Amino acid sequence: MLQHKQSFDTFVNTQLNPQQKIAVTAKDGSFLVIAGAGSGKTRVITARITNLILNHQVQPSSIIALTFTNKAAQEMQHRIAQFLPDLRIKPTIATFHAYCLKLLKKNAYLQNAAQFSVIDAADAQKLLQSIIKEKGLEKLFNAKQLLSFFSTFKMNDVLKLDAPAWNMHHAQQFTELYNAYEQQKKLSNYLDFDDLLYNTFELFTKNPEFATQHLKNHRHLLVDEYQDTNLIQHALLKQMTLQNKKLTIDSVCAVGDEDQSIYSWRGANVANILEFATEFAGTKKIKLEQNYRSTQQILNVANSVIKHNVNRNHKELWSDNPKKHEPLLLECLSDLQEASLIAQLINLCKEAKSSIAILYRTHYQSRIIEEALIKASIAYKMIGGISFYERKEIKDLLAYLRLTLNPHDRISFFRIINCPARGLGEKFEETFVNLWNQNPFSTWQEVAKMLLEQKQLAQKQATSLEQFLTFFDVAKKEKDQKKVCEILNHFIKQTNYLTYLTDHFEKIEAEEKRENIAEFLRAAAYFDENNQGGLSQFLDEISLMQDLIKQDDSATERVNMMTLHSAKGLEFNIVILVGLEEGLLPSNQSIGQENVEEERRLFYVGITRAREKLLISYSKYRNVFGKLDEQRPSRFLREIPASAVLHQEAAHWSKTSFATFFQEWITGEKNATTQKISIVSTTPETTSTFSTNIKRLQSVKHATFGLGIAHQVEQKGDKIVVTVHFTHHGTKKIESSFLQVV
DNA sequence: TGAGCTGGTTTTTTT
DNA sequence: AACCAGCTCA
Ligand SMILES: Nc1ncnc2c1ncn2[C@@H]1O[C@H](COP(=O)(O)OP(=O)(O)OP(=O)(O)O)[C@@H](O)[C@H]1O
Repeated sequence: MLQHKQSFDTFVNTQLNPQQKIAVTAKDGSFLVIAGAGSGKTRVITARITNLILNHQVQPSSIIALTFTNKAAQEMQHRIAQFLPDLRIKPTIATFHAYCLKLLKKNAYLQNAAQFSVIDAADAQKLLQSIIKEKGLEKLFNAKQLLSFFSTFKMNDVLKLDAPAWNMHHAQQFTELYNAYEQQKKLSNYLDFDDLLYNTFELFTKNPEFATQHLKNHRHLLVDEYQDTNLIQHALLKQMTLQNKKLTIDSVCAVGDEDQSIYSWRGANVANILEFATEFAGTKKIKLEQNYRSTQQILNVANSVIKHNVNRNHKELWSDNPKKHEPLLLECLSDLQEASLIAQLINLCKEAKSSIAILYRTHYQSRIIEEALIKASIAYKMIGGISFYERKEIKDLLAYLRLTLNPHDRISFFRIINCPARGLGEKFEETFVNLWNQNPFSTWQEVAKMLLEQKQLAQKQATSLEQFLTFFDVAKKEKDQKKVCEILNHFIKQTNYLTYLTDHFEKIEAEEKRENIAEFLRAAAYFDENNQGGLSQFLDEISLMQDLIKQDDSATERVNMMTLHSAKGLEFNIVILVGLEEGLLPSNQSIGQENVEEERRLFYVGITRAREKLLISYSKYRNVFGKLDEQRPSRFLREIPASAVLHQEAAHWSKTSFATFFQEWITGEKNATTQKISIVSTTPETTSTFSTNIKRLQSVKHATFGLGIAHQVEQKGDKIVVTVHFTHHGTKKIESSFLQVV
């Protein structure tokens, strides 16, 4: 500890600027750090936590740091572990949601809701969709949109804000659906993501004694990325720290940057950060100006873009970083070329793979890049997208587990009653729902027995249902003593789940699913070895988890792939921003909603993730919904002065020429080992173009079909057939002699 | 009931 | 291209 203290004190004295030092070393009071990207806000938070522990003897357990995304929480834990590697009791570093989940679980008795589970977005959508359908309103409402309306509606309701104008056409049906959705969640004992925050808020409001008792242990609170808190989170923070406008804890410290506010669509409110100082009287405001992350050239690009936002306070990032490297703006012919160029660039990089990130606006863009990386044998790590616990096979098995513990869980019940198929389909479901609705507080077993007693089921169905019941008889009896992995195995065997996979999915897909299940079993076994709490603890622990924690994860160096949203708060030596095109960034929807400023902030966040090298790319053509569309470069690119980037067109390059070019860009030197590289990078695949000069991804012209891109060149007999994606005429196979290279 | 077919739709972003 | 809701047929 002492050794850590000494090195930390040196750190404070040499690695923090005077402003940061104030925010780090002051013990009590309220602090607000407003500063641009890469100016050391997160460093303030992590150093502040460490300083409280090492120099003020604060109990780590009384420190709470809240973040917005899981990734940000992980990053912060990681940074603190660097200062305090062998801290036994760790400060709480969690997302708002995780913090609330833990609080509610721990104090479930106060809510007379013992075993609630968290419903994820997909299930919530499914549930709402089924309600909409039941009421015959599918023409009027879209479940996904409606859920986000519900979210706003509930926020106004709970916080008793002025009701927004619900000038929607079908207000009555809206309310009806809302109530039905809330009721269904209640019956099944589910909370959705928003509920985690609301229920905590209401628990604090309605039970002040509990609040006081619980909050007594919180002495220091820190919030990262405050610009992205929504009203309920803001309200929660105030509950946790203020009473009669006076601080009830020792310190509160919020950091943020209005230019990085990118979550307005989920209710984030920049006003929260602007009002912080008024709400917390005596707040010490700290401004950080210098950027320590990026080269000045990268910051120039960032500054030139963000200054086009009208709604902001002027701020200019600067750095005295002596390193220099010119950002590259790359125009590609197609999304395919973009992906393969990136893969090849990465292969030329000497850098550790984990210090490279590929960032995109939407998840679906990752797919084509992923394929290119696989082809180039580059290890990668994808963050977000469909997580492990969102996979069908895992959710199915989880439903079996949940149903053992919570016999009121309708969502799980209907998920698995006919999966694997056992002849209890739609009709059966309907009968079952009706009976259940007549006896809403019965367990599914009670309803099932009632149904069997009515003797109206076909013999086959009755047998099926009886069998289904027995799966759970066995499981339930010993659920607490039994190991999770045994219960899991029990269900897999009883339901013949593996056979179901083989029968109902393509070979490769079934194999993948089986592997996931094996992985899941391993995770369960690992849990059993390290915990006593059995199934209920297991389910609680994974309720907000996204991915399995794999041991070999840090062993191999991997390129990072993630959306711009999940990249917030992170940094990488090399950042590759792809798809800078109208409709992608800014997204089509944002253009329609006139919310382009948020997209610009998103771009700004992306640019400012880079420490040394920045590559921005866009394509002229892109596959959208299965057909090739012409794309226009993003409007944001026009905001970057020509002198700030090296603008390079790659459309007509041959593979060897960009190897040379990339090598020069990476090293920052002209005519590096040009020759050697071109030999290395000439792969047989590209040279095998038979006797035509048409290559993959080359643009070609046809007399009647016009312009297009060659996607495949094959020899058929003595002819060469080229698969061309035409700009206006779809995909066609054309003999090469009818095509002209352009 | 469940498999297979058809035709319409799809893609923001996270907890 | 991939997915789903809705339909038909065994
Ligand atoms: N005073 C300092 N001296 C040198 N390096 C610093 C200093 N403060 C921060 N850094 C470094 O600068 C980089 C950016 O810091 P940090 O991640 O804390 O910034 P941030 O303000 O949280 O950025 P963002 O808002 O973009 O997430 C980090 O690599 C950090 O280690």
